[in-house]
Amino acid sequence: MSTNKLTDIVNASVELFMKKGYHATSMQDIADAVGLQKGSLYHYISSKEDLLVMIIQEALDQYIGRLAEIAASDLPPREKFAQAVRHHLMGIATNLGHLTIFLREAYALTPEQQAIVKRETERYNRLVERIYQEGVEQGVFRPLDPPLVIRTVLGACNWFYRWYRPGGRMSLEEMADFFVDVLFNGIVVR
Amino acid sequence: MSTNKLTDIVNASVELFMKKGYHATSMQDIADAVGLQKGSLYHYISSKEDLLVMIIQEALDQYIGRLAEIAASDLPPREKFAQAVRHHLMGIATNLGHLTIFLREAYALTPEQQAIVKRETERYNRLVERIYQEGVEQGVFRPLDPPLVIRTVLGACNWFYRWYRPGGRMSLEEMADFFVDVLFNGIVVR
Amino acid sequence: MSTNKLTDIVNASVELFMKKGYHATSMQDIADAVGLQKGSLYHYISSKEDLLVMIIQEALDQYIGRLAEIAASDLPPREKFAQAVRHHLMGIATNLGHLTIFLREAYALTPEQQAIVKRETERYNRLVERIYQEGVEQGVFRPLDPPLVIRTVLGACNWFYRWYRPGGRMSLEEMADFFVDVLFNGIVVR
Amino acid sequence: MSTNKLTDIVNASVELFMKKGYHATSMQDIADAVGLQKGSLYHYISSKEDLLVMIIQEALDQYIGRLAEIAASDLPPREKFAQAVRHHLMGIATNLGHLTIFLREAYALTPEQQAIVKRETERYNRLVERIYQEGVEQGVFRPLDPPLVIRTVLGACNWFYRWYRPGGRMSLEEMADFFVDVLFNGIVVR
DNA sequence: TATGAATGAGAGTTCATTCAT
DNA sequence: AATGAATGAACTCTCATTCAT
Repeated sequence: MSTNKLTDIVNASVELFMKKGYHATSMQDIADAVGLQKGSLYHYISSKEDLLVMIIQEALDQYIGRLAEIAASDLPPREKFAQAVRHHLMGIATNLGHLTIFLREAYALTPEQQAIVKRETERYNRLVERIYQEGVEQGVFRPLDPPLVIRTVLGACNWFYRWYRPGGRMSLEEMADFFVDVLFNGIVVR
Repeated sequence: MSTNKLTDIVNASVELFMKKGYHATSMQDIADAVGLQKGSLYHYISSKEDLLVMIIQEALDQYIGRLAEIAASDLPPREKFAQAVRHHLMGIATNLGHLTIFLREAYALTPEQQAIVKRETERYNRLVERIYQEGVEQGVFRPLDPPLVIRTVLGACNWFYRWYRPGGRMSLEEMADFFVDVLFNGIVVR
Repeated sequence: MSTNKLTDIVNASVELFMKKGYHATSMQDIADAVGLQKGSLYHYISSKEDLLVMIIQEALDQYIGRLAEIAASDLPPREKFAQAVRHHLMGIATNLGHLTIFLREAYALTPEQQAIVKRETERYNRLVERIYQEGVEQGVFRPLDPPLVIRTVLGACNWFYRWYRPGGRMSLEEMADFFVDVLFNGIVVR
Repeated sequence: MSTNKLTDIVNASVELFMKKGYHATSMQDIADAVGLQKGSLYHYISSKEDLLVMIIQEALDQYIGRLAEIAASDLPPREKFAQAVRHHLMGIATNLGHLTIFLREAYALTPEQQAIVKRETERYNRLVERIYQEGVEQGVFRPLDPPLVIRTVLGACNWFYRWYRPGGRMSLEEMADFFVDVLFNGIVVR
């Protein structure tokens, strides 16, 4: 428990939403987890959806911010792209709660909120796409359909939240390297 | 409307669950869509969850059946794997409703039903994994960690349901070929 | 299964009402037990309550009829009363279903039907009361408040349905004799 | 209306269950009686059955407690037994609602709850039986089959709830004395 | 006689949210 | 800041009954 009640509430919600799902989690569950009456939650948040928005916003902010740094760096595109993939996977792994909720529950948002999420997500994709295109221009990446590349690559990465659990036989770094390897070189022998 | 009311109900549910989500769809919504009183639905199904189970089961049955055929064929592994990927994507695309619900809403099932789904899903993965391993044995696929390969490949494919919508600029076949290409050869120039 | 469908339906209802209770038994339960669709039941009965009425009526008819015979006989009052008690207990025991339902579920009837049942029941009580009063007149029974005597005696007897189950260590006759003995002589040593 | 809402709800339920029966009483009826929305009832109880359990438990607690005192007293057995009967009848009369519900609706409980009720009821019977047996040992009661004696006596007493209504021509004490007299001495002249 | 689809009312229950204290 | 009583709408599901076939 931190000194900040709102943080406690959000954290408890992340845990519960991840474990039980957004719809299956009641305000009572959250109140119980945080040691308040459910009515008291409304001193800190304005609605259950507000909580979902906050969690998703937090996930978005963090990843886009960090990716923007990578994109703005002067690394060669190949390294940039590799770092983007690694960063993406690490982000999922180290914030499994937020990211699970973002990737799984966003469609529970109101259309307005979904639009915001979609816009942010597209901004993210565009950043990655630009890195890819830099690589194409420099002749290091094959000249493929960029949106499709991004969807394939990020799809593979996003699925990570469905099966990654800490404490497996492989380290996170090894898995990230694996993804980069497969997405860069494919699975076919040359 | 078909002559079979149950089919109508399932179809209406697929559409509604896909559009609004399982939790956000009420039995009243389904009844309205199909022109019955909500109580009347229970002549055909035993519960709302039953509906979800049927939809997901249908998705599972179809795909595993078809994949088993591919796996049992005497095609060379490279072709088998390519077909598996194509079949997977086509399956998603041509049954977008069922597959969206399967991939997005399965965690709304009871633990018992989730266990069944998990078992079936793992059977599916195992089939694909075996194809990959055949390829490794024959020297056509790189000897990588098999479970991780499968997760990466199927992750990329599964994500398809999140963005594929019929009527885009590319044909389904082109997209399937694209996936096979990228997953086989990666995005890096050689 | 008899050749008479209505009889089958009533019998199945008796069994189900006794085992599960009137409210907890659905028309579907009855239909299942008798091998019909529930809609088909309405060719034989007009409502669920009708069924209850029939069962209770059957119980009433039988017992009142038989008791009237006893009352009209020229046995001495003491023997008449003893026979009435025996007959009452035997009646409960050999028609446990009907009697259980009568004694337990009659209050589920509509006020109109309840009134009928009440009238019949009072007729029954009056018959027993008259036997008692004959005995008082002849000096064989103590001159106590007749309605209270009847309520005490029949209360003790009615309770029989709550605990009697066939196949116990004592025979029905022994139990009937026991009741007569206790109600005639009390439990105190003289 | 008391200051305790739960008490109000229970009292209203007792009245309604007694008058209309447990199954025929809806949560809406209770809510109306107590001036709440039906959903609001669930702040105080967890289910309709919970209400029934509470009512029945209350009946059980009270009577067993009081009987245990009588049984533990150093009165002579004859007086103990008489008091037990009186106490039983008074208990029914002064808590007609609770006792009616207990005696009439207990079989609407789940099997688990029924088992508890059965256990408690048997404990009660055992207490009365022991009093009777004391009397037999001291030569004041006839040596009859004890379980049957108890069933006869308590059956007669339990039936009381079916016909006793306050304000009759006889006082409660007179009726209790009557029961004791009849059960002790029988109805036959000596 | 029998079906089985359909009704329509109502059941118990849940839940996010509000608000006086 | 916190309570907890209360709301009110919505929810899934049940069921006795009807009726065209």
